[in-house]
Amino acid sequence: MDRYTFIENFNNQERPFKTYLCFKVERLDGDTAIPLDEYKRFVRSKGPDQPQGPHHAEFYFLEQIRSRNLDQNQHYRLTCFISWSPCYSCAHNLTTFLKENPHISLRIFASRLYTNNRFGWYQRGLRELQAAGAQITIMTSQDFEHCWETFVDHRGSPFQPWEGLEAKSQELRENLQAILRTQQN
DNA sequence: ATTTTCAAT
Repeated sequence: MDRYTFIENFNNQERPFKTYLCFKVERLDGDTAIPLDEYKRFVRSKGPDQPQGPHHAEFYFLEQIRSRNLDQNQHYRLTCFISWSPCYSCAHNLTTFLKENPHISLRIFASRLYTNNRFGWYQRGLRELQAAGAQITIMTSQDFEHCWETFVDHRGSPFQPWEGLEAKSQELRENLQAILRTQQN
């Protein structure tokens, strides 16, 4: 991913009409996580005017992972850095995927909380995803930096935090915590 | 909430 795309899409104070999802895969061997760098990649959402669209970014992520046919006799950890947190439908699809693949665990680091629905079901989707074993958190400056170092063609330039990154991250973190600790009914 | 949130003008 080029530097401009990262900054435009992961800035937690912007609200772009698209979503980028960077993911990496590790094989877990006891307490050791072995990176499988050949699986490292990023996907983005596509509109109806684009081939294979329209789908949210998570659709292409699951498509990529499924095509890998990860060995069911091994244990893997998927790590996602996503610019918008999953909508209800995507959260549900990820939940189903985790239930069908007990040898795979998932961590999601979201830059922003996606709350654009009328009924507030996005909250339920995130809770169900967490209940299925996924770890869901808001990206901190360390996470942005890690994503920059890992997925961005930074050409040697260090990650430059934008104004207000920490405050926004903190605010979103509190929002997410309130969502995830709410009792499901 | 009255919001330009994985668009559509």
